[in-house]
Amino acid sequence: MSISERTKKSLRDIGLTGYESMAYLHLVISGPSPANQISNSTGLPYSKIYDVLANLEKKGWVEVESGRPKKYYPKPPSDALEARKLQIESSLKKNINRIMGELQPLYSKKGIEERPDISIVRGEFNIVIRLREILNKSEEELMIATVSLPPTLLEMLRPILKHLKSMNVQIQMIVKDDVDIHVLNELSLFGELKVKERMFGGGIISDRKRALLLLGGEEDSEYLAICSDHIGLADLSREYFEYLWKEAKIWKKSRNFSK
Amino acid sequence: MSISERTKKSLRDIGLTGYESMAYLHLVISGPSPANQISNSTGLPYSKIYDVLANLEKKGWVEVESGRPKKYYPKPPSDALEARKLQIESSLKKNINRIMGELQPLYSKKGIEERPDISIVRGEFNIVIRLREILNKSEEELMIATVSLPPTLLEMLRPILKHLKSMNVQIQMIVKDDVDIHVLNELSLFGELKVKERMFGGGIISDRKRALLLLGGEEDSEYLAICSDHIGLADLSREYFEYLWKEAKIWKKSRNFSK
DNA sequence: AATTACCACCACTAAGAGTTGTTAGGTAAG
DNA sequence: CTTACCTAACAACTCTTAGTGGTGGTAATT
Repeated sequence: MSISERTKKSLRDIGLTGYESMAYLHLVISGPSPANQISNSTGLPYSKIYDVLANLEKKGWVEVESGRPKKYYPKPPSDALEARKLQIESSLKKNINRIMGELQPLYSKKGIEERPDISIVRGEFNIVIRLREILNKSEEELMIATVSLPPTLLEMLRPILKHLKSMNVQIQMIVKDDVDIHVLNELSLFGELKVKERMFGGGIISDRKRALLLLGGEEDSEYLAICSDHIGLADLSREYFEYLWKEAKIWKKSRNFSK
Repeated sequence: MSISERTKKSLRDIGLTGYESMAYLHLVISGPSPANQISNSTGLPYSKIYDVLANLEKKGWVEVESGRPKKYYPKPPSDALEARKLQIESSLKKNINRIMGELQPLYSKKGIEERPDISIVRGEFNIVIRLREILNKSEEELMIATVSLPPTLLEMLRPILKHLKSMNVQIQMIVKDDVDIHVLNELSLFGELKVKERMFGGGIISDRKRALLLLGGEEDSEYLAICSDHIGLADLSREYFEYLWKEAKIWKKSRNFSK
């Protein structure tokens, strides 16, 4: 009865040490046990067991039945995880509030010039960050063109688009015509939606000011994006988008039923 | 223009190293700067600057304007923090799902006997964990008696109690009569509420099976709780609670206005 | 030649892994 | 009842490692 490495890794990521996760896993797999049994079947040095288990107790993963020998009970993973989750989230919240409270005023007071130029953003992670930034700053109009919409990305987009729509931001979207029909259905709720056969890369343009153009992603190269607050690039991209828009076909929910 | 230690600590907690937080703070305070300026005014060794700033860029806290010299721009704290928050939360979610997926079935299949005895729980943290566990498991009736209700505790209780009420769990509460009137008002929404003059410690009893008695908290000693799944203790506590209940006075929202 | 950008290495620290030894409760034989 | 002995419980240390702090030097631009 072995546990996958991924899960062990997850336990460590969530705050247990190697020893602690071994001990806890043994308890879950083999049920409540006294210390010596845990030591035998996991190979943990016997003299460490009590330390380890005491820590697990402090962290809220096991319970101890006193007596001699002591007996150790695992808590349900669900309980332990929820407790840990709350703990992490509350400390995260605390830290964020502190930093925001002290730094945001400094930042905005300075009126730091937004670097009005073009930058290359490498790596999926950073691109998504920039994407969010741009979307969140949209106030009037938003143009989106993309070949594909991976589920994870869609999930991230959903709440933002919903919010933008409620703020009356004008949203235009063009996607490739082989995108899943349910996705199209959903997108059409957020604004005008068109589909097009041939599409390369993707991009978004916001408020005639900001633009992000997605380039790479093909072959084995990493994703690349050009990201800009510069009006020049935004204008250019906008023109290209208008062209695409004319070429693309309107997509209506009704197609769902007619064909 | 110095930043409080707490905030620096928070930056570290949230994932920056000492050097990284110094560099970022300088950028926020003094505005966009080239590398040498950062080195001069923070005292970071010049040869580390580029490492540090490159990491900050990877982590999404600054942006680089290429050229020679390179110029570094801080991202708004709000943006950086939100990105970090999402990152933490998503990895947390991923880990929790993995662990739950693999361990919960093992745990429940074993039908691990809930240790039917009494255990001493020490420390506020662990007590709150147990409290949550018991509350969440309540299905029929819940009795709560307590001297005081710190705001943090109330905040944690609120959603649970709301949920329990919606599940038609019978809730009875007794609190000391000097508790804030707004708190009382709120509590009365969740179930029957009584107040009493003299109260010591506190406790909750759930479904005639589980009980948690809060003992310490006085003087300089740490909080202590007796926690039990044992029916014996639950019965006993229940009897005591019934007695308190008789002694206590019904609290009605109307008192709000009459006096 | 003088900055700017960067690389490679060492030192220190702290947390975890692993070892040894000590104390306390319990048990069996004298 | 005492003594001898065993194991449970735990304390105190060394060792290892990864991450950060810190110092030098080298390649590239200007």
